[in-house]
Amino acid sequence: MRRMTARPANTHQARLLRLLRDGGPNSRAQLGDQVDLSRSKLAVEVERLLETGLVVADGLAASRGGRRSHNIRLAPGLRFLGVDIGATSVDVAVTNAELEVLGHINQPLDVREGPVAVFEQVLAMAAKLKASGLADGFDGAGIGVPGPVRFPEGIPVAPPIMPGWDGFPVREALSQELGCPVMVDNDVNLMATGEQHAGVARSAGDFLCVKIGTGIGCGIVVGGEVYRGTTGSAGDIGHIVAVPDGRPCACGNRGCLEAYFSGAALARDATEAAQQGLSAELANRLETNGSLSAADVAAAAAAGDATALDLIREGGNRTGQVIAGLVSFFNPGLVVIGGGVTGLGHTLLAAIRTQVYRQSLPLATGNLPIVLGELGPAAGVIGAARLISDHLFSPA
Amino acid sequence: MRRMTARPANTHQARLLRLLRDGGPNSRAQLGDQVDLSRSKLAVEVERLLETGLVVADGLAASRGGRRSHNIRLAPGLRFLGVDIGATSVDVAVTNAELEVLGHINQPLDVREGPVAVFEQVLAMAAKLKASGLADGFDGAGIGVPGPVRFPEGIPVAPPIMPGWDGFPVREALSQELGCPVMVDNDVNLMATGEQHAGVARSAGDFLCVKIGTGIGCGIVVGGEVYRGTTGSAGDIGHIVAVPDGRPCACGNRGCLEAYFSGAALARDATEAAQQGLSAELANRLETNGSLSAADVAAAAAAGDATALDLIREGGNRTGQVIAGLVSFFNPGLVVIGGGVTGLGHTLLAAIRTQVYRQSLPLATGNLPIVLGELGPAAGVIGAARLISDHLFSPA
DNA sequence: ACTACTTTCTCCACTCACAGGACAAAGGCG
DNA sequence: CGCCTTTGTCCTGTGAGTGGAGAAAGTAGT
Repeated sequence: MRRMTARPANTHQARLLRLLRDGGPNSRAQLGDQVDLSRSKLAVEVERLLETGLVVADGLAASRGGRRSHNIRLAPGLRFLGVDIGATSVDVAVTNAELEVLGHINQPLDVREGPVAVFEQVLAMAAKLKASGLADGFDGAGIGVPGPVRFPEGIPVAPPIMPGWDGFPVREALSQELGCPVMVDNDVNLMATGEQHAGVARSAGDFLCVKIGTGIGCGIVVGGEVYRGTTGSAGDIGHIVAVPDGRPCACGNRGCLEAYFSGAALARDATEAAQQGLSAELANRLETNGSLSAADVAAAAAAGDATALDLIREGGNRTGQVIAGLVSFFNPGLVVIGGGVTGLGHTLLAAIRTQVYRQSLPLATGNLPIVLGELGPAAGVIGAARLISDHLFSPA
Repeated sequence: MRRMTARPANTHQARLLRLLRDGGPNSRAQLGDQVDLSRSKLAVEVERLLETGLVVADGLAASRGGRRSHNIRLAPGLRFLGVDIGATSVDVAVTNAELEVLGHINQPLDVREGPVAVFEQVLAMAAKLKASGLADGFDGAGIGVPGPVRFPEGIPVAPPIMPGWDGFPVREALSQELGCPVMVDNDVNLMATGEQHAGVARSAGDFLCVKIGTGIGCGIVVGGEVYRGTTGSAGDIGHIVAVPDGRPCACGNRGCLEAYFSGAALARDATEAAQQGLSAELANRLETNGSLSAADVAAAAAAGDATALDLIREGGNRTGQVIAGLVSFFNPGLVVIGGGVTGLGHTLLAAIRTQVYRQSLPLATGNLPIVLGELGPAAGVIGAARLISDHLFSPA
């Protein structure tokens, strides 16, 4: 199949492509209702899009009381690659032009092995998806990395948990390897983008998306656009001080949020509790697996283990305190909680909600939903596909 | 003089008006260099603006080696009213179309007396400025109030320190009284706008403006635009928890930043210290004035009083800790400190800087200036004038 | 004073985006 | 079978905008 070569020639075409992406197939008339263009102008732009091959007309829709309309849809062969690189695992997925996930692979990974090794693995996973017949090539790829990114160039800058990536030209290198356009962003921003596109944040303009995985980060969306900050490190809330002069943190300061709660901190605290004999449930699991993870704590909590529940509650309280501050500051319309620890579920959510509703201003919390993300591990890859499609569906 | 009646008919005209406002008189050729329009089109739009009376051509500029150019400038009779209502005082100023302050009055005031009493005073001050010959009427007015505002309607919502204002239609009422268009915003946002227009933040895209007066607030600017949040309460950082389970605060929670530092907290702590005999300097001033204010603490600190300096340092440390968190979260390109306590000067600034540079991530602080505002009490009124001029200089 | 060159501004013809109406195509319904 | 509705196409008029020619008004050199 021929790959996507053309780009929309103007903002009208870009607008139409995004409508077709987000709303699925549409007739010219339906498109006309959404774009404030005359039917004649619209027909011209659709015609040009048909000529480029970016969209196709396939078949007639059912009549709605008059002449049947032609279905216009994005080229069915378009394929986007979504890659979400985490600290300890990687997700790779293929989507169609409507950003529906056609195939999704997750594999363990150590991001510290550096970009070369990681990309080898990612390319192998992409090849596997291709081999399974889901795609015969990619029209674009979005990449999420667990650290700050200089966005326009797609280059990680001073990423704490992946020092070997500092300055590595991810965008350029992967574009070469894959032979298609590539965009790179922080993994937390992509999760926010994913939940905005297809998850709980669909109708939200200003919202926060807190991702609690190995570390803690926060995606910030202002007026529907991801806010990345001056140097690309916005949302890096893991090292906000939760307890002045509190526990020492790996970063050198004391009392950072991540020293109290994150996937890593939770595993550590659970191990400690198990070794001190505070929880038979956790001790059992430690014995069996050799180590504990956030998932073990979630399982123990589900089984009613008091220690596990306490750990989750305490972590949720700390996190909630920090989020409460952010809510006062940012006054979002929605807060989404996601990431690896979503498995901790409503115990965690309840603790966070309690703190936020108690500490933030009534005006800011009055109508503020605090909810779990609904896409799980798909959020990142959908966000990645959305990122590259936004890029490709804008005027060249 | 005839008041401004027309509004720009399109974005080009709006753009030209703003260029003339921010850059002063310009020739058609100079304007052409800035707007990416052909000279012919530009001449047409300028001609239309001349017809409306929004701009005038007055005289010829010196030759730069060729034909002398005609100076185009905003109508010299345009006058904006800037009003900055604080908790305990009010600033009213008149500006010309270039937002230069022509006259400025400050008077004490108790905002809790409610909108009717306050507006009576404000209107009297405006009349005084008119009587002094600086204006014979106003083409627009910007109003700053110390609380959250539903921005489009210009109505305060649930303002903690001015409960009598809740739901009062400030914009509509003042528009009636003044007979000109009015825009209303939070005082902190207007300070940020003022420093952005004519102060230290002139070239900043994303920045924070922390105003420490009777309370503490923070103006948030994203991409050159003030961010107000979902319900207009963004930047309300006074009740972020600085010390978990710390001092009780008037809001009912414990450990709020404002319980530790603000004009009011500083005055209270200084009074306490004076009564406990910790500082002869402060005790003296308490004796003389009957009460202490932030200005007294500033004076004592300037005189070398150790207790006063300690109070400032401790407050700066608390504030700095909170700002450090905001810097990690928001990753601004600049932090401006302003408000009534700017008189505490570099002792305060040094404490804040120390905390932020120590606690925030290197990537976020690496090139982050933290500076005092340079406009002082003029920031608010200039911001107010800028607010209404932005409104009037946009297509109707 | 005269010429050559520069800058500023105006005028005019041409292009292009776009709207809006007329009209054709294709269906449903009584 | 006529009438109405919906969809899509064609065509013409309008107004925005460009770009070039040239007029206006100056400086600098000879």
